[in-house]
Amino acid sequence: MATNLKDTKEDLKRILVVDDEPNINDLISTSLKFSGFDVRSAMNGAQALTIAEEFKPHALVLDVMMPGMSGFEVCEKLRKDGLKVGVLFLTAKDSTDDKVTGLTIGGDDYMVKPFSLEELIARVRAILRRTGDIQIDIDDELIRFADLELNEATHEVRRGGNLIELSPTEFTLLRYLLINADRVVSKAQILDHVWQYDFRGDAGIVETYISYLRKKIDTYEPQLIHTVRGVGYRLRLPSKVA
Amino acid sequence: MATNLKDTKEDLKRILVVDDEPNINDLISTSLKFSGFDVRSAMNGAQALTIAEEFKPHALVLDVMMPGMSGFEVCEKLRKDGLKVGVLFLTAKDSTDDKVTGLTIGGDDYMVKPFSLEELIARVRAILRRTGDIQIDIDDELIRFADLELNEATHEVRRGGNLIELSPTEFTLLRYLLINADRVVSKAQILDHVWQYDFRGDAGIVETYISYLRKKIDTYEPQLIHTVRGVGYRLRLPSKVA
DNA sequence: GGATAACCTGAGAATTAACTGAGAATCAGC
DNA sequence: GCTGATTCTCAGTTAATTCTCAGGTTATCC
Repeated sequence: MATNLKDTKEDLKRILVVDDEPNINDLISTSLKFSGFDVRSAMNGAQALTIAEEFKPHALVLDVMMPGMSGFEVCEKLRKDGLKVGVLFLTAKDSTDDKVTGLTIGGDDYMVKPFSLEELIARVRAILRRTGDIQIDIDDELIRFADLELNEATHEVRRGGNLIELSPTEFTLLRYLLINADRVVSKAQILDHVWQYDFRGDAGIVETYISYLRKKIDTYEPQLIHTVRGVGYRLRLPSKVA
Repeated sequence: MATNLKDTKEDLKRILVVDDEPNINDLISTSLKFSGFDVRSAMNGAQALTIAEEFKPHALVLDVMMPGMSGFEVCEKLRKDGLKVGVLFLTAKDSTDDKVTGLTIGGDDYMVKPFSLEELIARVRAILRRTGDIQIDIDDELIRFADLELNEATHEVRRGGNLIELSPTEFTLLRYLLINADRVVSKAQILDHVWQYDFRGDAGIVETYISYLRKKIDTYEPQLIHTVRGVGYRLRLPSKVA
């Protein structure tokens, strides 16, 4: 995929991923690496503490439910050691009532498993924004392409100033296309990034959602969502000469 | 979250948090830091005295019930040393201690544990306003959005001039929405900030209170409280174009 | 130009999220 | 302690969203 390596500020951001499920850990780590972060991963709390000491991450992705040390304990210990770091907690949906309050205090956030990778990356970015020294304005959370803009803070999408209502999946899909603007993304890539990682359905659903999006954002001129037959989709402006 | 770091005047205000319960101390410190204060924390009275000497806080958040030196003693000693500082005392609910009276005499205030973080921050701000040199106008304690205004000093809420009666929880919820005006806040964020930190209930209660608020403030046009399905709620004016 | 594969889209079923009213439990003021 | 206000739970209802599928359309290759 090789996304926005252009954002050089983020190239330097270090993320520590802590999850005991190898598959999930891998999925997250790989995804974040590809989005331009410097990533290390740990399989348990003890390992996380060791790595954090020398790695000095800017943010943590932390599974709450782990054998041995829980995510909460890991977080607590690291902060006691003076590590100023934002945390994205991962919790299981069916969590047997292990109480999940207070997770959004102080720039932290949490997500319920299973999640979509785009959503994860977006939230990691949000945490880095919030815990950074820079002031955050609503306009700082804007992704733009041509006359199309998507705002993370307000969750608004506009085309030429006109507000467009999108469902959650439509929003995530459009964000993915925007982040990869001008680049072709395959249906498989879209499925892997936009849908929850445990989605076992057909890639045909991507076509349906592209159709939904077109009806909402490409009723305006010029058309932005283009099909690259046999390959995938691409957000682009019309080429000068036809 | 991602709150009002824009208020640069407050960035400089130093708060010393003194509480022997690590979790509570952490919660308070983190919350205040995130609201743009310069925070130090102490785990007991002796430590508080040492830190205060060089930190010179503008305000104290002080647990009354602590092993060793009580919050009262800490306060007394600091003031004897000439530290002119407003104090927010924290008292346990079951404290059959009637020493609690008279706490609010000199610009100080107190809260009963467990409290809501929004309430804590609001009270710290109020203390700073009162103890600061700046003249306080009633308008300084006004948060406005469209024709909706919430007054901290009078605890009044008006929409287009009409007085609206709100219960305490409704008031705190509305204040949280107002502070984050235009930004989407999730139900989890609302629960973490508006409800008492030990609330172990379902996020469904947020829906109920949003419903209450709507019946009181959104019976007027235009509608201000908007649902962002799958994400949360947002205070906004109608968009220019649909 | 016809065959084939890829893609588009509308319709409907299944699922999920949010809204709201009613009532129980709790709290605060008298 | 009594009373009314407030908080909280719950469940029925409504509405939006997700997903599947099938028939129609378009591009491409020979």
